[in-house]
Amino acid sequence: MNISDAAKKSELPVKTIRYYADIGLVKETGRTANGYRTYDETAVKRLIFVRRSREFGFSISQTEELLALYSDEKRSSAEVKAIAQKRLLEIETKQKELEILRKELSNLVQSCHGDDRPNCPIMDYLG
Amino acid sequence: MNISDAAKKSELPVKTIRYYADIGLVKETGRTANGYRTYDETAVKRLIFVRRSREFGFSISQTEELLALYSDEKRSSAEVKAIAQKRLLEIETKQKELEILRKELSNLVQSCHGDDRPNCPIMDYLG
DNA sequence: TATAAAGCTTCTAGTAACTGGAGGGTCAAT
DNA sequence: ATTGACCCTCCAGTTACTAGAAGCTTTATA
Repeated sequence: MNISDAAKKSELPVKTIRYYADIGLVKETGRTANGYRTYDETAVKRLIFVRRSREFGFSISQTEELLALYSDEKRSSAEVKAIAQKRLLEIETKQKELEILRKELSNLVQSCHGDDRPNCPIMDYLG
Repeated sequence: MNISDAAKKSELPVKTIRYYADIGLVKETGRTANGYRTYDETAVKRLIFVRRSREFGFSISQTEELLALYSDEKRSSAEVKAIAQKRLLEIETKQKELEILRKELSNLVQSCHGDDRPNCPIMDYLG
């Protein structure tokens, strides 16, 4: 199938699929005589895998590792788990950061009158 | 004072201060005869303001707006509050996204044995 | 006074992961 | 024959810096 069919099946933009081919993440299966990329079902599966991995926020580099394990029959689930745990930690770290910010900003927003006068605790805090 | 003194006082890297000058966010107060940037206390205050704003995750563009209001005596606190509320919403939206991801990934990680065998629910989910 | 270290300048390029657009070839249908 | 929908490559832009090169000036030391 050509790239737009692969795009439909994988639910990825054509541009993104070309980009993944460029960086070597998921290469096209082949090319037609006129230079059009072709993809088979296996390649589409890899594209779907990449989309899901990216949706979880795994970086391209992490996705590359996962993809390698995906097609490695001799993989250990421990390797997969380690990568996932790393990502989980990233998420939790980010959540903590955001929660600190949210609390502080929420307090400031609540204490700001939000009227026509210039006086404002948000500005006091920043300045 | 020169740029490295401004950097110390504002707790920003020299490179970042130059960058802010380049994009017109916080311009240097002047230049010495040999072309060195100079900063006065007012400029340093603006740099500190920018640092705090960025620490809250306000974008450069939002920071620009806040900075304009900072030196606007006729500002209304409503304008400031609106920008802060927008940022607060961004934070909350991100938090919700992360929480969904965290739950899902956490479940997968917990259900993965993490041993020498290849079988792995994380891979099952992605593939 | 010579010199070396530190500090300043500008300019370019790289980071992450795409996305948009230009310019141009190809293919299917009317 | 032509229109519209594909496909291709290459370049630039996005965010907010950061690193490094090449080359001044200033300051401190021997």
